[in-house]
Amino acid sequence: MNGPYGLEMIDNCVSCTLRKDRGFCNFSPALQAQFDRLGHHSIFPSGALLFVEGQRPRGVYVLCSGHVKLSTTSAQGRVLILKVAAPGEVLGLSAILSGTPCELTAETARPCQVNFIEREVLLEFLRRNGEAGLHSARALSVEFQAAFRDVQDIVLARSSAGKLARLILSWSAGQDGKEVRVRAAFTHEEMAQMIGTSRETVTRLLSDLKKKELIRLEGATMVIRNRPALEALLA
Amino acid sequence: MNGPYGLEMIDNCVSCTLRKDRGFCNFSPALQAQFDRLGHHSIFPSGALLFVEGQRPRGVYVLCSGHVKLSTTSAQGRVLILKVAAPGEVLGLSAILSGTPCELTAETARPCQVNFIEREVLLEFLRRNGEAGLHSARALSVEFQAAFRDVQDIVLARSSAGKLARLILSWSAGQDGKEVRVRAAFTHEEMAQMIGTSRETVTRLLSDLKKKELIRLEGATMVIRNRPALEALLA
DNA sequence: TGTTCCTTGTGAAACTAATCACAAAAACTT
DNA sequence: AAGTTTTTGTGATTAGTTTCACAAGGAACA
Repeated sequence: MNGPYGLEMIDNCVSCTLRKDRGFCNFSPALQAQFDRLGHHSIFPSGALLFVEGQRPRGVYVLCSGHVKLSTTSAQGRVLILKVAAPGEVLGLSAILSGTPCELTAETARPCQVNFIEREVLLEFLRRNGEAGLHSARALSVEFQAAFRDVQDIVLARSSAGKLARLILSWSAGQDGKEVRVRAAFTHEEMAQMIGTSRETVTRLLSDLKKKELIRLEGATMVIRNRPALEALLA
Repeated sequence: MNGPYGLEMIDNCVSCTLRKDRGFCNFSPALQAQFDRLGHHSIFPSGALLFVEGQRPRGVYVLCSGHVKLSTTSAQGRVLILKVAAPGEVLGLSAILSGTPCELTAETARPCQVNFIEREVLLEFLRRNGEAGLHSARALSVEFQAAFRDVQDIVLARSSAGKLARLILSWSAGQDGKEVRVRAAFTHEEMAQMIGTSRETVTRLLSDLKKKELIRLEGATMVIRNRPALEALLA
């Protein structure tokens, strides 16, 4: 079954395959059926804003497919992309739980399918089902820890070269072959916003890496040709 | 009643005054009595390690009094102090909930009283009491959001001067008078680790601020003489 | 099939902050 | 009170980045 933007529609959480890992939307069978009825599935085009920094959140979005950029903007307009959420993650949960405004802006990086659950509906569900509260605390922990690791890496790397190397390596996590290929659908500007440097620096560093044959570009795909050398840059 | 290190002992969560705000250890009256029996109160001297990055956590520490530095160390030995926890905060909760190793190191920055709750005891309590699960999810959210704001500010500030200004201003949050005084019991080295620069840079920046009469030192107390000018540095 | 917009590449100048290397000052020890 | 250790202050040098400015390449659109 196909929806708009060529996206495969997932309209049933029970049969969804993303749930296998320890994500938010993976409840015990008893709860899963209930949870399934809470939200509304919908599709967003690329570039849609799910929520904006400072706004009171209307609910949470469970990302079923696609990727979402989570960013903050400083008073002076500098943007920091904290992470790119992948399918299976919940967006906006912490703001809903703590009752505070959204601390991040969520923008779809490509067409996405999401399951939107309204604030009150979710909170009622959590209040009713004790297990679910603990469950969401766990999901929050996992996601925050991952986010922290990323930020930490960024702050601790001494040079921009190190930060960029980290970023690229983080994309290839899991894969192991000699030549690893990652679909890096990010502009230099976006990478700069992920590691907190200027766009020009990213351009220069990347062409450096190409010159030294650590990476290669094949269209929109980045190929890591020399992983050990990249890892050596982390210092 | 006085314990070691001249600390006032708090040995009863029910009568504890820290609970008024929305912290972890502030449960509904019904649960509070139960919660009170879970942990063991104890006192640590300055410089004690409550837990260390990478270790499996044995339990959580509710900080009753004192301050605790939460830091990570990079592979190359650079230290980043992510936050300094204040009384009322839980330490180590996210690692316990997600079942992962501690992502941070917790070191007492001065004599502290803590309420230690063992891993299994806490998890059992949370499983038994649905309300408590949701409650801890909320506490986690609040604390993570605060931590995020801090880190975000640090990464987004373009210059070290801006980062230091932010740090100092964050200490004076809440107070408003013309001259605000903050007990800044941190060494330059520690401040450097909080904002991710070198110790020398902090020394130089601080003496700059003194020269320009934005701040003044009275022993270990820092007096903010010109808050608007400090805020102007954030750019 | 231009036209326009967005992205990438690159040079030069100005600036920031890191690093190394000591000296001075302060805080603890004994 | 003298000695030790930790913290702070400062100069000189150097590496790394930002910023501005502009050109060239690509993609999107009418």
